[in-house]
Amino acid sequence: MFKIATWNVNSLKVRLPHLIDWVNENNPDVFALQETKTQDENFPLEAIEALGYNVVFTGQKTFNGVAVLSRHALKDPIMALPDFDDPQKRLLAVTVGDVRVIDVYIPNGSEVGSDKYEYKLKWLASLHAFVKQQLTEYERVVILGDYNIAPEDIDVHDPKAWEGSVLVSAPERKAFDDLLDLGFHDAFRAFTEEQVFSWWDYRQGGFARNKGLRIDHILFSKAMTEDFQACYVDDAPRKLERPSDHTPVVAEFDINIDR
DNA sequence: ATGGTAGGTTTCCTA
Repeated sequence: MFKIATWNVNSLKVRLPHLIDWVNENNPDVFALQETKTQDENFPLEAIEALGYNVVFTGQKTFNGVAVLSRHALKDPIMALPDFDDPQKRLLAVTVGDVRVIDVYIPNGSEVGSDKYEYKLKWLASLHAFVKQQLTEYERVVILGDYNIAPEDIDVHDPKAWEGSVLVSAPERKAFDDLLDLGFHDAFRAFTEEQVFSWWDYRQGGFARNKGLRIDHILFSKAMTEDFQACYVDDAPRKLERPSDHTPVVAEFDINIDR
């Protein structure tokens, strides 16, 4: 079994105790993190290695930052989109066994029509080109992380209130669909038609009222279709004291990684 | 109804 998970931790420093507990309980083969908000020199390398994981990371001060933990060897890391000059640390691609893992922290976009929204759409276009290129080198590809896109209305607690706004707007959803059209499945939707969220606003009791969105996703390439077993959201970490606003999403595959 | 909460190192910015 090959278990791969993603979690926007919203500060690795603050969430490290939750992360350690979750890893010990769930034992993922690969764990992709976003919003580490940690400069590389401050990365808690010893704590992660003590859990029995290899890790690659690319971070910056205050914002963004991604990391991939793996029980297996990590090969051929790429720390940024190759054709997009971006000071923001939002992408990490690495190979585990014969699976190419692409950890993404897709820009939030702030507000439809804003500069940040334009940046988000350009970033997504660059991601599309990168993934297309990676598919020429790797058959098994997983793209996982915080997409900041709710793909369909079922992924939104109140679609009418959210209609047209950032995270659900048509251009963002088209960019998501364009990724699928390269030959990917949305693991959660391949597994269930349930309405389940992966993020709840800290404000106004978003989690308690289940006013959330499904914006954290695991996409797998068609070459992995026969291997796919399950996908689920684990909301247990969202119930803890001082939680991240996101909670882990997990996918399981019938794949053996040699080392 | 443009609020609210959280994290960073800030006196606001981002989400």
